[in-house]
Amino acid sequence: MIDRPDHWLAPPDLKAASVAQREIAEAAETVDRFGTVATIAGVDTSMKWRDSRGPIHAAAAPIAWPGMVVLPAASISTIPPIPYVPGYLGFREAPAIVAAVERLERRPDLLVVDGQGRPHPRRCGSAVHVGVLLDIPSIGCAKTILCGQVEGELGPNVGDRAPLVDRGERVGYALRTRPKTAPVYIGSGHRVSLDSAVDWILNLTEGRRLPLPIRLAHDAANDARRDYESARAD
DNA sequence: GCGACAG
DNA sequence: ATCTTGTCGC
Repeated sequence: MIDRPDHWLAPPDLKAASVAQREIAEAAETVDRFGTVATIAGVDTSMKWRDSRGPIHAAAAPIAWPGMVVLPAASISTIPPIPYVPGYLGFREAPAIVAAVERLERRPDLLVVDGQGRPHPRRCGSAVHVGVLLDIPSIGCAKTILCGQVEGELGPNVGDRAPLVDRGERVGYALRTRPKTAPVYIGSGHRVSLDSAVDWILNLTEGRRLPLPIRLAHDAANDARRDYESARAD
């Protein structure tokens, strides 16, 4: 596997985290670079209400490609290194997500992350962070914006898109994946170009707002939380 | 200083 | 992210 410097996983403070994020962003590639895609995994986390210091439950939910046959998911429950801080989500959830992905029977060829990719203040959204740590191609698919603004008007039809621009740079797209529904925000994570990231998401959506792998990962993460909370009669 | 702020 | 029920629309 690749080098995973300690400060990429658990930096001592937010200042150091910012420096680490610039390193990670620099290590990320924004061109397509993958061979045969046999499995695609969605990743997501779940946690208890208002318990930012409690355990987080991460899940990786793979599907076969092509065909989108659902494969067995993997999950893990751990205490995150830091609480949630806007702009630093990767440090909070990436370690758990990495562990969940490594529990899969097969190493995925593509990851779909519930969160931002390049549309991040330091171009290091959770999708970039996870993709670089695992050195697996990744795409960020977020439900709301962290930074930047949508340029122009977003059309009403599935597949319509409008650039997401931050400080003069096109970092992603607002993408309509379902009619009369709020768009999702797509960004490159690692080793996937922005245009193909959008294509992948549209091919994984099936008339729903979110791509199938993310829906499966969301469910699997919630299952892990339910199991964790019931397996202890506190 | 003020407002904004993925999951 | 999280708590929570019904209700409206395709």
